[in-house]
Formats: sequence, C-alpha cells, structure tokens
Amino acid sequence: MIDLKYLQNNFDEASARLQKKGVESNTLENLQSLFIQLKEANAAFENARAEQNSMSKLFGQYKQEGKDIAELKAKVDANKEVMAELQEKAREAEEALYTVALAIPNFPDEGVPEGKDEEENVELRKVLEPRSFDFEPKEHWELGEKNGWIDFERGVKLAKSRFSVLRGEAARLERALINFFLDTNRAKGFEELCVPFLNNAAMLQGTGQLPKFGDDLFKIEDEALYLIPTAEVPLTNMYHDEILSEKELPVLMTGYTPCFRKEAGSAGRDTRGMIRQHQFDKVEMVAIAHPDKSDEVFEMMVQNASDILTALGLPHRVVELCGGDLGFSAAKTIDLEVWLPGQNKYREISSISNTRDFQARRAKIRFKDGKQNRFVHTLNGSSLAVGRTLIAIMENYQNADGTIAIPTVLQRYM
RNA sequence: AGACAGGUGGCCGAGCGGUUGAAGGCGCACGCCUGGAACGCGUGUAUAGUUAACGCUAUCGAGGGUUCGAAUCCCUUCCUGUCUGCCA
Repeated sequence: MIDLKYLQNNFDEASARLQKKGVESNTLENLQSLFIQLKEANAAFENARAEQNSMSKLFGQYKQEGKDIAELKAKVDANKEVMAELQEKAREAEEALYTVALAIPNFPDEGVPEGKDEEENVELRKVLEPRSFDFEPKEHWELGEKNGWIDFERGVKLAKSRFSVLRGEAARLERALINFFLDTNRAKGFEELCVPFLNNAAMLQGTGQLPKFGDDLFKIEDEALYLIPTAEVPLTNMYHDEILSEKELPVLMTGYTPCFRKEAGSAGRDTRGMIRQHQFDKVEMVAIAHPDKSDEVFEMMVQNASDILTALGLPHRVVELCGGDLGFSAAKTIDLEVWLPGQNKYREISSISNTRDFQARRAKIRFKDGKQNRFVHTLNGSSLAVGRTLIAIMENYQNADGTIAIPTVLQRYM
C-alpha cells in the first residue's frame, strides 16, 4: 500500500509519480478525501469514546461511595447511542478508504522510463551472442513432441487446457534445473526454504495479489486458501507482521515451488506450447532489506539471475520495464529475456522487482531502527522460471536432426 | 475428523466484572558499585492511530455480543497441546 500520509502532504508530487503507472489524479483526490474523512470520523468517535470512558470511571466511583447514579446513567445511556452511530460511521469510512487504497499500485522509482506498455521497455544490455544455425531452428513444441519430452494432450486430459506433462529426459531436466538453480542461489547466500503451496488471503493481500487480482488465482473450495501464483507470496510473507532486528538484514531466501495462475487476462496468448501454463515450476529469490541497501541487493539479484543464464549458455537481454508495464507492487523491475531461436524472439524468463516498502506496509514487515520500527524493503525475482528455461534449452541446444544437447553445467545433475 | 484443556507483554506467569497497558519473575538497556567482571542496588523497557503539545483512542489469538464499564461473562472462529480416529 502507498503511504497515505505522504500522499496527503505531497499530493502533487505523488500524483505525478503515479501518472507513470496510469493512475488518474481524481482517483488520488478521492483517496485523499477518504483519508481525511476517516481521520475526522475517527476523531469524533474517539472523543465520544473518551467521554464514555471517563463517565464509566465516575460510575464506578459513585457506586463505591454509595452516591445516586440515576442521573449519570441517563447521560451515559444517551452518549452510548451517539457513540454507536459515530462508530458505525468510522467503520464505514475505514472500509471506503481501504477499498480504494488497496487497489492503488506502488509508486514507480524516479528513474523508471516513461511508457505505456512493453513496447517502451528499455533494453540495458545483451549477454551472449545468439548462435547461428545452418538449418531452420524448430519451436519447442515441435521438438517436445518429436523427442517425446512434452505430452500436451495428456496434460489436457488430466486437467484442462494449458496443462502439460513432461516425460523422461525432459522431466529429469526439469528436476536438474531446479537443483542447479537452488544450489546457485544458495551459494550466493540465499537460505533455501520449502514452503506451503497454499496460502491464506491475508498473505496474498500482503504481497498485493488480493484484493485486486483474485480473478487470476485458483481458490480452494470450502477453504480460505489459494494456490500460490509465485513463491514470492510465501517467501515474502515469512515475516508477515514481524519486527526484525537490523542486524538480521538483509534476509535472503530462495525456494522452489510450482506456481498456479488462471491467466485470466491472457486468453488467446501463447496458446501453443508451454510458454504460458496454468501450472509451472519456478525458483524464486526473495530479499528483505534495509531501505538504504535495497538497491544494492536488487543489483545482486539481477546479476545472479543473469549469471545463471550465462552459465547455461543461454543468450539473453536485460530490460528495464517502463512505468506502464510495471506490475502492481513494483517500484522498479528488470526483466531478463532469453533468446528463443525457434520463435526468433527474446521472451521473458525472469522478472526482478524492488517493491520498496509497498508490500512491507501491507504485510507489516518492519525492522528495529534504534528505538523506532520502520518498514523494510522487499524484493523478489525469479532465478529462474524452470519451464521457460527448459524451452530455451530445447530451442538453443537443438541439433539438425531434432535431438537436444544438455548444457555442460547440468550434466552432473542428470 | 471427534473429545477434553488452553491461548495474557521479548520470554515465563498472575489477574477471572471497575482507577489494569496489565502484579511478579526472567531477559534486555542505562547508571552506581569494581582494577575489570559476576553478584548486588537503582532506573527504564509493547505496538498502532491521532494531536503543535499535554493528552486521547485502540490492542490480553481474531471477530461479534452482554454491561455504564470486559483480559475477566456469553457466542462464533482460528491456533496450540493431549487422547481417539485416519494417513505419508
């Protein structure tokens, strides 16, 4: 959530910053007036409550002293009604405020490029030269079927469309990648965690998926639980409503989880192949950092993910997202896009974001700064999306006869 | 899943309708003591909102109710423990 006090005190600046993300200034004006209304409603209610409290104290005194309480009782009863009304108003004001506030995205960082969609993202650098083929490189679905690696039909049979089955060497390669990623992250200082794949609503609100993006989540029937769309949710919320000591920072965590997404807004996109599935494996990095150090940690995370691609010999490029393409919670995001020769395109394989204190404020993750409690900065990034890495290996390591070589670094994992 | 017992501050633990944000202890911080330490003594030690400030409001797992007044009584719910069932 954005800092409402900051909004109130620096309205024009805040409004200008959120314009990058396409938030209308009248939405913010509305938010600001709801905030002021809540404060007023709370003040009125709290005053009535204070009066009630002091009369109640008197009441006890009178009784002890054996004084007549009839008059006081009448006053207190009258005030009680007023108070109940004021309380209801305050409650309504609060609900109105949070309905709006929880749906406002994070401020983009100052340096984030202007732009309305992915077309205006900025390429920072390319890493590794794409290999040149002396034959027409095939797309991964063709290679997947030819090698018996991906069984699309049976995935659909078992579940529904956008599910698939990996078989034989592909299944082992998937597992090898997970292990390789986790080991690499661990070597960089990330603690490895194995977390629940179902999380409750409070956690999903903490990281920003709820309330606004519930349509993209699989919810468990008759349970207040959701299949996680990314390990960012459980890893970041490890410290939900906790206060860390400054010396614990940064907390670096990594974990493998499957991720489940309804892909509600993606009808018709990437329907062929394994690029966009309802279930996919991912190894995630999450950092909980001191506000002064989060930029440093961010760079380290980008470098780590890029290094993994390099180690696998996969050409990729590093792209900074423009304001319009930034996710809801992110203040700054760098995507890594891997080269897919079959598609003749760079495709997203990792997304690393600094959410600053946006998630921390929602999830109440703080640290002790002297006597004061302050919000931490939270960061997350894939290292990497496993299924897409598998695809990238298939397309980049394919031979003319359709067979696929295994990258050297993975051979000891197979 | 069923039965019973519980959930109080960083931790342990008292309180079971009134001035209790909460005794006592431990821990922690600071000061005194010491050559330095331990011991001892003293002081302090939750979070959030609001206010220029004094202060006010909220929080004893969570939500609701009874009452002038709830940590204390009632209901719902979540969690923990023990036993039974089931299961990897």
